Amino acid sequence: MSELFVDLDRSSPVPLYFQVARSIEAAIQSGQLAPGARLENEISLADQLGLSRPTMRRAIQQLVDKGLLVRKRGVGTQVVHGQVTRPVELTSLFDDLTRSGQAPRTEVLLHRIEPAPDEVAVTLALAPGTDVLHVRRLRYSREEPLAVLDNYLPPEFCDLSPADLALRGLYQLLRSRGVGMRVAKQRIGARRGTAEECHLLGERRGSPLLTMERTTHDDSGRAVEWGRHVYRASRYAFEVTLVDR
Amino acid sequence: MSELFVDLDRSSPVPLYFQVARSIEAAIQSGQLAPGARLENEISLADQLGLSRPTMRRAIQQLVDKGLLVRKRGVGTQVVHGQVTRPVELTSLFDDLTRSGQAPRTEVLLHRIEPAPDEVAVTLALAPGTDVLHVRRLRYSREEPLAVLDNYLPPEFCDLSPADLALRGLYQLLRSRGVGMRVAKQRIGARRGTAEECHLLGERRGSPLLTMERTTHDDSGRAVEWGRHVYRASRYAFEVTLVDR
DNA sequence: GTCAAGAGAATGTCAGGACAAATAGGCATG
DNA sequence: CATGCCTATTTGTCCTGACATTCTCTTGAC
Repeated sequence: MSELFVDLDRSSPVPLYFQVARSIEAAIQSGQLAPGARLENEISLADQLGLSRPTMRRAIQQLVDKGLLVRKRGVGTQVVHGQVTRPVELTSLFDDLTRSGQAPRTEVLLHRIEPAPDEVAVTLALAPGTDVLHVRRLRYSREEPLAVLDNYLPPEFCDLSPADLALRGLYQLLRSRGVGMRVAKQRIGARRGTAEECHLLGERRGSPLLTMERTTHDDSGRAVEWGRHVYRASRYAFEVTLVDR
Repeated sequence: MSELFVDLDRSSPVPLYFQVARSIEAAIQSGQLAPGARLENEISLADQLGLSRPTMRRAIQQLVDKGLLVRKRGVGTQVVHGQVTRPVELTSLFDDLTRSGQAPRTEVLLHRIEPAPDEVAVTLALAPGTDVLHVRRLRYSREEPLAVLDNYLPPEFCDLSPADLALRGLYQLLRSRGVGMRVAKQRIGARRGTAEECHLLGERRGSPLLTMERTTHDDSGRAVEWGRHVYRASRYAFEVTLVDR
């Protein structure tokens, strides 16, 4: 059981529990805390770092939620066995690709303001027929086509330009306009690609594709985006970590 | 903003924050708290229920994590717009089908104790060549084939009988043996089914299938199960709710 | 009439303490 | 030697209190 090196900066705007969680996570990723290793108990850890127990608990809880640690009453806290998997957070494909250094490229196939189809109007909670922005993009990674992204956005985002969408990810653009995205509900399935989809993605006709429908809500609970995406099954998969509490 | 009817039972072993969360969730599901409705502030809610603010916060946090509520600093807490979606928890296909009243049936195709293949030995953290239980099941829903489930279990579960596996879900069996499952890491993809898979599932040859690989860890961080499943894409999809914090 | 400063309100963070419940390991007893 | 009890350890729950940060709305100045 090794000592944890945690540099706490109490003047930083970054919350203490977050600083601690980040440090522990780094120790796990670096192998300093091996899979299966037991952490010291919460109270002595809190003492060592000069924190209260609730703050220490919160730091640990964050990593439990991410699937990196497990706790057992009466026993202690341990590092989960198994490979390092980067858990899926509320990010977009663009973010994921950028972070893994794959230099995504985006081609805007369609950029049109149109009356919302019924299904879209319902999920975005708009009056039927309200004008929405419909964009269709082809996303490349390493200069290979990866996905066709169909998205509908409520009226206030109708001024997003094709140039914006070609350069930055949709989530990035929304964030830069002050949208605080909090919840996304996804439905992941599969089907045979249409002739057009397969052509765009460079797959043989009738190839299996991974599909994803998503509704994203902001911090006031409003739906800010609805999308229907198809991915090349040969080059993409979703990773999900589920935690029971 | 309606009053919340919450029956608190302080003598119950069910934690107070959980009782409160359950009540609020019921109010949302029943429509008593409509989408977009604002909750009263944490302090007055806590006062009304005779609870401390941390306990009240924890109840709300649980629903925020489930994607039912959103909070915004300086503003308040609101119910998320949009349809009621049952968020995915750490459950098995069997649990899901049972809960939605679809009477799953299971056919055990294979039940064999064999040396662990390298990949399995690694993910289950066993010595190479250790004997593991390999089961292959065909899962029906409404008397239609739905999925082919391949699973590997560590040595201590080798005594699970085919009869057990035909009658109950794998997660149920593990739970009844005192295994506390906490974390599952899934990878969801798609591919064309093999001739055998399509035949078993009653699909045309080369149909697209949804694939899922999963490693489940218990509360001491040990891997207790590894599975590779294929689902009929025409009849199944995964629903996932992501929350940013 | 417009814009900026300020007050109020709500959630976010952090501390310190107390007791409950579950686990594991040692110890005594059969 | 085996079994059951007891105790120490550790996490789980709950409380009270305080201050910080962010957003909204009102008020006031220009």
